[in-house]
Amino acid sequence: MTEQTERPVKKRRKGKGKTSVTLDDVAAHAGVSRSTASLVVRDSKLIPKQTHKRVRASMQALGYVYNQSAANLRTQKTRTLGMVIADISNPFYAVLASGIENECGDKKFMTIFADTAESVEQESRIISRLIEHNVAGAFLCPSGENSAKNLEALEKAGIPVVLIMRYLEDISASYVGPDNHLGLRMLVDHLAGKGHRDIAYIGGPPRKSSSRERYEGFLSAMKRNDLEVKDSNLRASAISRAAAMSEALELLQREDRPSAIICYNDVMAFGVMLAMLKCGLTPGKEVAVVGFDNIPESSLWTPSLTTVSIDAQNIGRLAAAELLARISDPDRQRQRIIVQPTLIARESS
Amino acid sequence: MTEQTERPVKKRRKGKGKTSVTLDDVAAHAGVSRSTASLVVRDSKLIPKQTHKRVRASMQALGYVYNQSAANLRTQKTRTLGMVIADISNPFYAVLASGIENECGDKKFMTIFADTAESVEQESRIISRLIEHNVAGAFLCPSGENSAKNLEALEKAGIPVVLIMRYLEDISASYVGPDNHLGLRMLVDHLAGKGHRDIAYIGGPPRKSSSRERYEGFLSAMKRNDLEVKDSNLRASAISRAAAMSEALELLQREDRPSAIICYNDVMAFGVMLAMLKCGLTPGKEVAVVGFDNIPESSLWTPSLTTVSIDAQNIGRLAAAELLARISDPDRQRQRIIVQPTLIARESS
DNA sequence: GAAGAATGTTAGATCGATCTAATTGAAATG
DNA sequence: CATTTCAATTAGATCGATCTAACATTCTTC
Repeated sequence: MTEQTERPVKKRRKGKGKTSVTLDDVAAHAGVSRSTASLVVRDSKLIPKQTHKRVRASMQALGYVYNQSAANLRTQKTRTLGMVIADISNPFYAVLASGIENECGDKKFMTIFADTAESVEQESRIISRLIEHNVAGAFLCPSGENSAKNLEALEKAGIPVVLIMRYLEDISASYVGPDNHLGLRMLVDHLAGKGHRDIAYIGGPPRKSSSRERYEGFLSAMKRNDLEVKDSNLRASAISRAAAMSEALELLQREDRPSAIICYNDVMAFGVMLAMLKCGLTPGKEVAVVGFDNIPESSLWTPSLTTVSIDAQNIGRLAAAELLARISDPDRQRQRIIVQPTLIARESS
Repeated sequence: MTEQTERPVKKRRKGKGKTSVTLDDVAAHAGVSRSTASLVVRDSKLIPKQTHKRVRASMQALGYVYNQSAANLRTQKTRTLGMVIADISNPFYAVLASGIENECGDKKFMTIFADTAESVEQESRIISRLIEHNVAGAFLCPSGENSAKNLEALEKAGIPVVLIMRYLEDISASYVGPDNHLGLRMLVDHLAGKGHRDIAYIGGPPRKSSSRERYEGFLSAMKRNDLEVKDSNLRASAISRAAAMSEALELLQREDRPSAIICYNDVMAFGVMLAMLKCGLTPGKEVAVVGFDNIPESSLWTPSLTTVSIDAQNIGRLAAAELLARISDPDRQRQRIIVQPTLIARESS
């Protein structure tokens, strides 16, 4: 049998000439094996810098582009994270995302954002897709209670998850969120310090963990300050200016109207302020109003709104750090990271 | 040589039992070939529904998870888009992103977001990474002039690009953005209609395409209305409240102060309003102020701000539609899609 | 009933990087 | 000098889906 020196001429694709340069091509050009070239792209210390330089030069010369897809298949890993958010258009999440980017960006991780539009089915569809994409980890801002199932799917697929802002009971994921309890204590203490004794609370929808925590925080802070909580001063409302406004109107039109109103968040506080204007009251004068979140508008209103600030950027950074840690050490204990809020005292109180 | 009936027993990985179920497993379970199973996952019409159902059942039974990475390698394609933004924390981009999600979400495309933090080097690093990831297409909100190079890299890699908001000359990418020219005409017409004759313009940084367009729009609209443009009434400023405020102070303290001021955008208009308050003037009374963008705050200020609204959500949707079209038809002509702004007349004018 | 079309299915090669285990040659050791 | 150790390199298998080209069957059609 004659050795036909059959060189398996690298098949150039199609007519287009649009072949991608592979590690094989680089290796041939540099006079090394593909294995060596592979070690070079990954900056392995097994390769002496002599060889390293030569191979890098070949890459440059040929216009080599690393093929992530191939690497992903082989290693059964990706350097991609998933971020599942209820509503991207909410500026809070935008800032959160920037915190995450900030922490992950340089670490060669890319982030896939997906919007569930507050729907659990949508969320589950997105999560299956993230699993198919084999993301290295995921941030999750749960849509509702039953997203527990979705979360399980992720964990079962071996994908570490960090919950943000909304906590889910009985779930073994990490969590990063604000200390709602403390936030409310700050507000109550602040108002009590200003001499307010008759404080009302307009809370958010009770199904959310943050609603519950803030509500409980309010009650316990009132108790600490030896202040009475009248049942008539406790209200729940949807998270919208309009809803809060109608709640506030009822409170304000009473004979014994409260001297201060704490709201679940800033948006609702704006509703309350509008209600006051309607009643001919000046927020911060006859009745104090305070909110929660410190969204950008809160400094712009007249009067400006006293509120509690939770640093979304910071939460994003912490969540990212935690997720990256879990990724590099899968056996790492799940953390529950609580971020301290800060009181921003302004004119409305 | 005895045939050892060596069945290459499917290698179950590691001790963990954490093997992934592959199409081979599904095929074996359903009693078909891998090829058939593959056609089934992709809902090919070549497969009769009888077989389809059986294979699907096997997938269900085995807990099969589609491996995107493998498909990506084989097909040399991904169903991933890249979105490169200068600053995610800007709420405008958040809304834009939600528009994009809205349009792409159901089409099985996922979007990778990346923040360039307004840096061109960062941008170029991100773009190489997107190319390595082999994204099917990309949205790009250019950081500056020299991002032209980055854009070329994408186009050279055969990745269709849609520019958003900021246009780059001499570049063959699609573009979606507002009609800045028309927007300014609307503002000028509006003010002229109210009887203003002495109108000042505080523009943005001249390097940006939108700055130039709005500036030119202003000039041409003034001409159309037969209004004189005083040089002293033309100013440029950085995009910040403070910068615009100091520009406005100079304008307002003049003997012949203008009766109306048009600002490059809303943020700067707020600065101008603050300057007026400082001078003891009421915006909308002695002097009118108008902005551009219609950011959420503009309805909240007192007085509320007259402005021109560009629908970010809509721009996102259009950009996504255009990108998807380019992806499915690479030879499609590049579009330049200009979105009509709308005038929002409020109290400040 | 033979030729052709249509339908359903499949074997085997393939995408491009990574990993394992092995090989080489040189240096170090006894 | 024989043996071990080490650094540098590499051949070949592998990840899991997709694609090409073919193979069986069954169904038409004249």
